[in-house]
Amino acid sequence: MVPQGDPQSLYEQVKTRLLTGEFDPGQRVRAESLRSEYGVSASTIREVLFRLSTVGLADFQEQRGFRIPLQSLDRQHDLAQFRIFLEQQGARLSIRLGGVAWEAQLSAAHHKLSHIEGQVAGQQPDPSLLALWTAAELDFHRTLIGACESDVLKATHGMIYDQFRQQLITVDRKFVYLPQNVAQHQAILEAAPAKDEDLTCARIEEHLSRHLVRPIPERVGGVR
Amino acid sequence: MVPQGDPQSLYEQVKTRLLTGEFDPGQRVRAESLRSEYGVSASTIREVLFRLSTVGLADFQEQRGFRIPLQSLDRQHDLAQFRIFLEQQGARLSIRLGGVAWEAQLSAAHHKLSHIEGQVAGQQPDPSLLALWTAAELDFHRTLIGACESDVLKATHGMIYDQFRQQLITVDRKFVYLPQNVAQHQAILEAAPAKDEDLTCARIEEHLSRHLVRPIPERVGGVR
DNA sequence: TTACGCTAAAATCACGAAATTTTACTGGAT
DNA sequence: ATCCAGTAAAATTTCGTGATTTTAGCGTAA
Repeated sequence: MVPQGDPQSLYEQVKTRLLTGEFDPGQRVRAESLRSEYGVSASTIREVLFRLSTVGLADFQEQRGFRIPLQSLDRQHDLAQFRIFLEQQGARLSIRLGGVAWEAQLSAAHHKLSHIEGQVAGQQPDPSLLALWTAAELDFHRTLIGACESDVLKATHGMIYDQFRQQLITVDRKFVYLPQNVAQHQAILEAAPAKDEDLTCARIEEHLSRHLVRPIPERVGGVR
Repeated sequence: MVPQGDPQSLYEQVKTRLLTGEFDPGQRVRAESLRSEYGVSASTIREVLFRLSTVGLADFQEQRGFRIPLQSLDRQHDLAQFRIFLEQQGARLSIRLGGVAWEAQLSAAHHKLSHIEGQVAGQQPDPSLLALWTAAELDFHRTLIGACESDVLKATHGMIYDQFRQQLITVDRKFVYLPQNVAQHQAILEAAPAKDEDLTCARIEEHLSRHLVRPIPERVGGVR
């Protein structure tokens, strides 16, 4: 069925399906179904699911197959908080290390994003347009930390971002688009090239904090 | 040969070998060799190596198998810097959230560690003692971030710690023990329960900064 | 009606082997 | 002596199958 010449593609295809909310949280992802659907062997599909489970997009249990990770507020909170940390640190380093080229890239990424956000504006999201928006949003956040010169940080951010997205999708069936995002992205775009680290970090937290269940704990004994 | 009832064990066994410096950096890890050595099938060993590659302990290339990640100062620097960031953030949160129980655990972990460090002291490290020290050191650093209440942060730290360790081992054939570590661990133990976040973070950076190739970039425009 | 146990269907898991690709080796030519 | 091509060996990757385990369905008894 699917040309087997590109196993990377099979991985990406299944990954996309796990991220699209096709399966409910906790629901079994049957290797056998996918196997016959894609016309590949058991080993192949099993391998793909295994790889996806090690990056946190599927849960694996011995002899009981694969499942979509359970939806939980704790996990959503945890992922959101960690993503805030990563993007704040990545943005700080990018501000320190990034030059004009980075500022230009960020501006360009935001331009594309805001263009799409303009189209999405009022109406209920057309699925293909929503996919475009999703990609543009990811690109903007990736560019934000893009000049940090840490491959490890970027790779970790990629993993967390995917898990975070999966959590949200399983919660409300689609990667939520909210109008206030427009202003928040704009605010970040203004703070970063101005090289105001603290303001940028504050706006990153502001942008993502609606996914937090409780506020991030304050310093003990107040700010000194 | 190996009882197949425990694939987790096979994973751990291979992982240990990748972390022990048995293979040189960049060297191929032949699935076929391991397959015949452990007497398991190709799929099984392939699965294990895939899992190890997604946690960064092996590199995978299509049709070209698995290799030990290349040793490079850039990668070492990157891992060290990210590990500093993770432990600082984890320690900050632990200081804010941890109670007496956490302080007691940290004290206990340090006690065990310093006991072993006392034995290692002068002599060239006996391999089994070095293994004990390695485990105790990991336990201390894990406890340091143990009260942060973020499973994601802890899991990420575990991954980075392993990759970091692998980098060091492949450099000089063993996980280096240095006498100055004793004083640095002591210093961290004193700062953390005193709930001095900044001092704790400074001492974490001090402890790990010898693995940095260059200093972590300062804020642009100086501290405000 | 509900709960329990038995049976049948289905799925997972590991193996062995075929097919494809890469790697190593040898021989010859410049 | 070096470089290149052609061939042989080895390793990777996929597939199909059988054994084991889980899951679902059904009938019976309380």
